[in-house]
Amino acid sequence: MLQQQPLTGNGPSNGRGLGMSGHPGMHALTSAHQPSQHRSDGGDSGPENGHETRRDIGDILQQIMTITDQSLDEAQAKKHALNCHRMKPALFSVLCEIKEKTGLSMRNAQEEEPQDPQLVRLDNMLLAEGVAGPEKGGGAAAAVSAATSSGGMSPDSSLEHSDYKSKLSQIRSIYHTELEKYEQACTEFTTHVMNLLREQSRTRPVTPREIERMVTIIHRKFSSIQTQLKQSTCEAVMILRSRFLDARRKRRNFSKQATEVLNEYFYSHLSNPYPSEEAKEELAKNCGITVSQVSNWFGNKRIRYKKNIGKFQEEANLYAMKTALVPPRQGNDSPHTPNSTGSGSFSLSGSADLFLGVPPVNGEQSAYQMGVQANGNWQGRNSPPSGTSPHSDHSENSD
DNA sequence: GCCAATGATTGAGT
DNA sequence: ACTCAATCATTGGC
Repeated sequence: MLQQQPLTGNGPSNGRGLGMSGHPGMHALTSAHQPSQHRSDGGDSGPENGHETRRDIGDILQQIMTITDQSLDEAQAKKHALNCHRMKPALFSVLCEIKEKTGLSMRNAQEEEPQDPQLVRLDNMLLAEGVAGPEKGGGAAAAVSAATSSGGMSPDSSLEHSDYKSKLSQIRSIYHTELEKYEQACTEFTTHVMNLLREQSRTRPVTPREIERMVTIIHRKFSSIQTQLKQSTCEAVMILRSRFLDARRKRRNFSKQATEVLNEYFYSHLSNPYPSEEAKEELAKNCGITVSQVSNWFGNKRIRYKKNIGKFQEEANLYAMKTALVPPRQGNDSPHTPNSTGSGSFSLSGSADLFLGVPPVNGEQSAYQMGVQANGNWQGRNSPPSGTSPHSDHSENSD
């Protein structure tokens, strides 16, 4: 017990440190040892035994309270002494008891909360975009394939692709650098807190489970920062994608072959150029474009044809000649008839819509024009596109 | 650089 | 949901 001497000498009577008497919780304990001098031998005999004990505990608490006021060396020495104090186990058990009574346990601590759905979404997106996960750049490839599918076949856009890829990898590297920083900081902080708690567990009851819980809390705090990082990364990727994939900016003309296929269909169904869903799909397949591109094309074509029939006369003739020379297609390789026949087949031969006569004279309404009525509607087109077809598919312009 | 052609988008109408 | 009509934005020929 000799080693206690320097410690007890620093008791409340030495005039420094926090005024323990000011501490409400400490008052009862500290008030027990008014005399500044106390016995250090820890004698536990006689009627003074109770007073002795209280004084010892009071000393320990006093030291704990004043430890922050001391220099590092001083504090270290004191800490060591505290740990060796004979009353420490008693104080420890008291603290355990108090803790038990005050319910400072983790009974009501909610554990295992489900993973944040937003974070899951962000993770999935980053993974899909190739920002998170393995390097290979699957996201870039996916974006590229999406770009090509929406804008038709554009094999010559490797320049833009590489540009996209480099920008994406830039985002990726920034993301990973920042993520690493956060993870490092998180690990450091967690280790620090765990060490502190382990150290403290020598003087106060700290269960491993509580340490674990503290780690969880720290991780949760850090993960909110991480979520922010992921969110802004996602935003950056979205902006990049939208710029890169903006089909309007990166329009590519369809291939000659595709245009030919579409024109063939258009002019061979001039009286009712509204391909059915099936026909659109087939055309899309044949042309290497999407169904909506087929719809766009037909929409544009109808409008532009109607607006300036004269201009398209030559083209119409050309395709009329062409299709007249080609034997009627049968079977699966030709798109189904639009909403016209309902039989599910159509012929590309001139028998259906095409007029194979002499190109009309200026100002005169030609057989080609017959498809378009004066009111601006396609002749016979009086029903919704996906419904049944007008019956007059081939009645008006063949003679 | 100009300009027509052309694919895509948008808003209204059905 | 589909089409029309107007418009935008880009392409490609000159």
